[in-house]
Amino acid sequence: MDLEAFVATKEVVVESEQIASDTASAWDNLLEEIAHRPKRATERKQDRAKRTEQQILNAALRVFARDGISRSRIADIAAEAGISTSTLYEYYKSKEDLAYDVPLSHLADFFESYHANAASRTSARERLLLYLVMSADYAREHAEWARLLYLEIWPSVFVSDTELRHSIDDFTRVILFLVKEGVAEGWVAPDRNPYETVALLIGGVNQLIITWLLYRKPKNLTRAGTEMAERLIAMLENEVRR
Amino acid sequence: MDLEAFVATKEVVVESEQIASDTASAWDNLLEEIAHRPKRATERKQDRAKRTEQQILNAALRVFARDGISRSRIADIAAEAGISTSTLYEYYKSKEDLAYDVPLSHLADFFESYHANAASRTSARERLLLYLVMSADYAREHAEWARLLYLEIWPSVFVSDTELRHSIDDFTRVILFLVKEGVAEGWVAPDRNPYETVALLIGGVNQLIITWLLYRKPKNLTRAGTEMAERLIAMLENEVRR
DNA sequence: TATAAAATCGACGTTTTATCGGAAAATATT
DNA sequence: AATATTTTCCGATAAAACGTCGATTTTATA
Repeated sequence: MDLEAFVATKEVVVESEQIASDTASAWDNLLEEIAHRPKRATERKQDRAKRTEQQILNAALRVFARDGISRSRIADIAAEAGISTSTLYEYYKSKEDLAYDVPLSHLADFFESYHANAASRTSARERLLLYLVMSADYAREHAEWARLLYLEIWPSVFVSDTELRHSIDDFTRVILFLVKEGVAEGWVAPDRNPYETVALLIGGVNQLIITWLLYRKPKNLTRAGTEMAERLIAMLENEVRR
Repeated sequence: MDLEAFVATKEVVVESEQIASDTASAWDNLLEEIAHRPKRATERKQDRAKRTEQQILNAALRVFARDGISRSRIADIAAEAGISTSTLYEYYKSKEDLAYDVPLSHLADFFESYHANAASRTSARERLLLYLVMSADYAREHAEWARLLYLEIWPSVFVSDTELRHSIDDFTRVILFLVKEGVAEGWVAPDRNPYETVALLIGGVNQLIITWLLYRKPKNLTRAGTEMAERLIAMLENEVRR
């Protein structure tokens, strides 16, 4: 091997390391950004008020999950939170406003939890698998929240430009990112529209979660989520090898 | 070939014809039942009243699609229909009641239209493909209706036991039926949970429709729906050949 | 502990939902 | 055709839920 060839080889290696590093940092940046997004604009000054805010959110989650958003009354939520109706209005200007804020903290919690667990996974394939599995499992663990998000808010939230909408957009962006990396890694067909692939993945898992929320079937959502996630990814891999 | 063998062969043939015929009639029965399900319990006696009912439904569809169900007011719908608020209550006992009735007629129309188109398809594979493609295409053709159904009602309707819920259950049952037939036909993996397969199919297509309703992307929903449906079925077929 | 800011609440006005009794229109009966 | 009966429609109004405001209490801070 002459010098020129050696240098060229070395350059290629360096370049590929550079790319890998870029990708890695892009991934970290994405998760960083997403985990930090959900933050209420108005910060309460007193401890008491912070407690009140939390009580409102907890109460709202319970009442919304029990009665459904449209049937829930502000007065009930306030009573459940142990405050007066007018105090609640000090925190949220309408029921809609409140409904859009309730799922946020759990969503942030999910992202954080995923971020921690994903650290040990290096390939996009592993990361995507974990993401889908954790989505289902998180819904099982927080059924009230999931009921609210998946059955009442998810599709319709997009109509208006809320903080929650951005968070759900983030949820999609993560998958899109991993699908594109999957193409780079060679296990996702490059000639498929990545948005279509994302729709397929999210749709499949969400439909599974929705079915569970409604009928508590399949009995074991964690197992079913894993099965579905593995199946979806295997299907994508099958598309490549031909 | 001796007589006994001949008889045996003949019996087998007869038996298999019998099965095929049973399956065919099961399919027809299913579609028949489904197409005829959506019917209001209370039938109006006067023509004028039937017109009024139609005007209410049309007005409700427009207003709901424009403002969203929760923001829509009964008074607006009544005005749009050219009747008084109290007359509207003569027809529907609440806004919720109305919201659940609005999508029904289109859904029945879809089933009917599918029934007509599916007649020429003999295999479950072709029938399923048509079903998924037509779902997407029907949403494109009736965007207001689709917006109401997919973004506002579909997930949450299951909470209560309504006529609409049964219709949406029917929508699922058709797919489940075809998936099971697909196993019999040999192009769907028999070791997969058919409910999981159904979730995957519905989820993928619905997610595509939802994305289109929200962002009008992909631009051409008919084409994207066809692509998605073909891809999903190809994926199922890929699972078998290994 | 005095003070200003923040948070809470009860009273009350507004909007939306829902009911009711009778008028008007359509249909049935003679 | 005239009248009785049923069906449909609507104005008035009650009931319920939403949302506001000023007075009062609590908290943070100096």
